[in-house]
Amino acid sequence: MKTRLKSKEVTALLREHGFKVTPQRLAVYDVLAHTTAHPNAETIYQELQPYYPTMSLATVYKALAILCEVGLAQELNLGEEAFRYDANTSHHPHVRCTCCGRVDDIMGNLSSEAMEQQAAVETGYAITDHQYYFFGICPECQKAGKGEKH
Amino acid sequence: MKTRLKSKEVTALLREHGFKVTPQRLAVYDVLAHTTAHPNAETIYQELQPYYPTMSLATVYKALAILCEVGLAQELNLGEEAFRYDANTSHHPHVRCTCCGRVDDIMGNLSSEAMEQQAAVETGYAITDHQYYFFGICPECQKAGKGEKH
DNA sequence: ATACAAATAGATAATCATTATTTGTTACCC
DNA sequence: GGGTAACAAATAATGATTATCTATTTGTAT
Repeated sequence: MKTRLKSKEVTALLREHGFKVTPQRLAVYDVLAHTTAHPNAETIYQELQPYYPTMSLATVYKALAILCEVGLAQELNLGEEAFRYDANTSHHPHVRCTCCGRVDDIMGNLSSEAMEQQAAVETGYAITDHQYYFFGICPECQKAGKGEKH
Repeated sequence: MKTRLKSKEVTALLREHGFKVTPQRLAVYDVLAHTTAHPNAETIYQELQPYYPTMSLATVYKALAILCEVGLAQELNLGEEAFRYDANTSHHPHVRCTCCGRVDDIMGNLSSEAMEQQAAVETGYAITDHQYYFFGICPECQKAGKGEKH
């Protein structure tokens, strides 16, 4: 797992890539590193508002872009209106509840290497990356007997 | 394969779902059914311009939404700025060339049932759907020795 | 064939996530 | 500590998609 790096390590990584270290960037990373809720930019912005009331949404976006560039975060696209972000940069699948919209990780091994290999053989592509997304009803929504919403 | 239904079958499906059959909707389906390029709304619009010069982009969007609703097309989200559409409504993975941006199908069996099952066990979700996307360099771009672009 | 009611197409404006721009401020190498 | 390049904040711009509004077209019953 690559989550929750110490501030020192984050600082070092940013400097390595020629970016300056700012409180805003550390704060955005901190939010990401302490949640598994895969928030989007707006949510991160809301969460930081009480502590950084002058920070603008654009700054959150720029911080996220930089965190992704230096390998401290990844951008998730689950077919929603907005991107989500994840401080766990390993290539794991995600599950999205079609009822409440929450997104969870799948950290177990789904033999993705074999799938990449088969995809390569079938298409002739040199596969460099993949995204596997699952959709379904989360345990809480099943318990609540709720139907499909999102 | 569910591609290239005859116009009669498309007509029937639309009526079954309470939609009226219009030349515009048939034309949009026709474009989708005769390509494997997974075009987006704008591309479909451009393609139809010569034949339907008065059709607006909004009409293309509405036609695509209806085609998806009646099961004649599916919406693809490959992390690009716009959605792509596919008249092959089976749940197959796609490969996107990170060099030229083209998107191809993977129709072979990647044992997705097993993966869905494992995801269900690990997360407790009732899995209802999934999207697997691969990214890589397509054969043509490999041949051309082109680097990563998109 | 004709007419009528409901749905649609086209034109255009609105929306909303994200990105660019501008300008004053801050981090950090010296 | 000072100078400079990078930055944050505010704001405008962008671009895909959706909503609105009205004239037209479709499906159907005469």
